[in-house]
Amino acid sequence: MIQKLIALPFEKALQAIGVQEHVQLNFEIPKVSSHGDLSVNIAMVLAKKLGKSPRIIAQEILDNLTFEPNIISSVEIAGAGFINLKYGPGFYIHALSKILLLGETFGKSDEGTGKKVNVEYVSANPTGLLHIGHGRNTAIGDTVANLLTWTGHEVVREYYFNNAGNQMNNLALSVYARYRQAAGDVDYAFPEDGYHGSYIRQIADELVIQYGNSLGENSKENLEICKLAGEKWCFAAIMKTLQKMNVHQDVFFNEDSLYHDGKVQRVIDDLRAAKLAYDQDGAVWIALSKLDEKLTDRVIVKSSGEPTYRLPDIAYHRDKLERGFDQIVDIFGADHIATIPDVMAGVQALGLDSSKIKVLIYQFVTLTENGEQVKMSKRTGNSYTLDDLIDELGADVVRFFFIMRGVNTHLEFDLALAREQGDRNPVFYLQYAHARITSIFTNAAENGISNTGSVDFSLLNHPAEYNLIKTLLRFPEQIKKSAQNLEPQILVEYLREVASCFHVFYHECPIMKAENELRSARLSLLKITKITLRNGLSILGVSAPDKM
RNA sequence: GCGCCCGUAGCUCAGCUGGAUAGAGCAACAGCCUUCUAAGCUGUGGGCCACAAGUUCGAAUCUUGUCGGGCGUACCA
Repeated sequence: MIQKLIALPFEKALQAIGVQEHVQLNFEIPKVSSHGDLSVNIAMVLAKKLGKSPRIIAQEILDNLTFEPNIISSVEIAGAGFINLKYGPGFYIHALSKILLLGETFGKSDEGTGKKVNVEYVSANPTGLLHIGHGRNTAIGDTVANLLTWTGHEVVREYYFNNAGNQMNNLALSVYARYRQAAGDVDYAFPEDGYHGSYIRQIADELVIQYGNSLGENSKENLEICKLAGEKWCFAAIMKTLQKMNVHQDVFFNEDSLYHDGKVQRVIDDLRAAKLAYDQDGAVWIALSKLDEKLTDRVIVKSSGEPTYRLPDIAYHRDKLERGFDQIVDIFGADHIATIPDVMAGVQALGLDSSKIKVLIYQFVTLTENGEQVKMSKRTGNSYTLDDLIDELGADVVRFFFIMRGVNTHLEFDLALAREQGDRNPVFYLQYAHARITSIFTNAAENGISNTGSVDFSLLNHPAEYNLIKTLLRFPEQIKKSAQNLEPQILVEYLREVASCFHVFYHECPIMKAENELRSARLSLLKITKITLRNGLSILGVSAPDKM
């Protein structure tokens, strides 16, 4: 809209003053409303190129700039050479009418139409329950997937299921030890770095019920039984937690399939063929230093014959790329930072375009309560699980808290604050706005008032109304920004602003008591606000309650 | 040692693809319900944007260095 109505006249004016090449027009919304509704810094950008002062250039542009007065009511030069515009009533009428037509689709864009994107998140090993860190991963991943969907991408939500490798053996040994103990061998030694959580005992108890004492030896077969039982139990528990969090993924990709399908072997073969893998000390190495001098060679198959994590990771990313995605997004915790360049280089070495892979790193979560840190020890098994958190706080609060800070900053999750059902809790601020609006519509319906007829938006000229309208108009652009930066928090901050503008409007402008025409216009504005909040909250995966 | 992230109000954090007077929530204090949900609104106080140089018309934002905190740095994942 800005494009059609405002950018075009600018481009014409630039041509008129002899600027031939294309220059990027940056429209921004000034922080201070006295600087207008829209500000352009083009004169400053051109100052050096044209060898004139910004204010003179601005004046020249202005002399060649014509707008329909109904759309732009005033144009001014200010400060060092900013060109400030003010919207006219026609602009608002045009924009608001359009949003009403869009309704449930307001905010959607076609940026990503035709692009297939894979978003991989959660991807917790099936060796235990989801903890707080997984919670942040999950909330970020699901919201990013929603954002990409809203910007037109075709999104596949994927869970990489690490059911191979060392940690699974560890799980098997842990379950087996608890099984022996439960089956009567009370002093059976528990592996030193085994999984200490109480859930392991549950799995073992179920094995006792099923097999009695018959799993005697820690033979390969018996450990396999323990492993499968553990995997199955953990997967079921994880799925239950994800459901509670309203997360539903499309693809569960099993790591072990990479071995069964020969995809891991194919990576080794291809790397060898390209002279990028070699044998040394009984292990197979990948020659990363040949790909990038900043990297060092790494082992991909240990001398024991077991692959290291890098190898299946490379095979997995190759598989994703070969499935034809235009973009691949991985959501990883900060502890994975070091491995990313290796995997990227490996993918590149296989002749694939690793720039399609975007890795979103989130920093760690600290759980606090009244300023004191709550310990989350995995070893002792006394960790605060994600499940506990959802049961205590509800999915809305949990999801919101995990995305309300920038992905790249350490997140302090304040349990005491999250527990509050009152005005200190930031989730309710947004939801309350939605509930208040619904309540007004209920009230209107009870009084037989509907606003189905034609609406005269030009009646809305209270400052609180202007602020709300201007904020609402930014919704699609904010979703795009949030999606492009893979940063849910941008949308969170924006919605908070919408809610804030609404609450002020609600306070300043009576709706039901206004005269018919004005009431009708205000009800329509409320409708748009409600649509925006509801659409925005749905992207965050947070409910928009009608009553609170 | 090396790599990545962070350092902004008392606390938790926005702003960081350079722009005009650095913002919000909470906490503190003072107001607003005979009126559509007070889970709301209004006002006050609170800052060497960690520190130091550099880049330019202009720096919280970009570059370099220093200090402080976090996470990594395996034939663990």
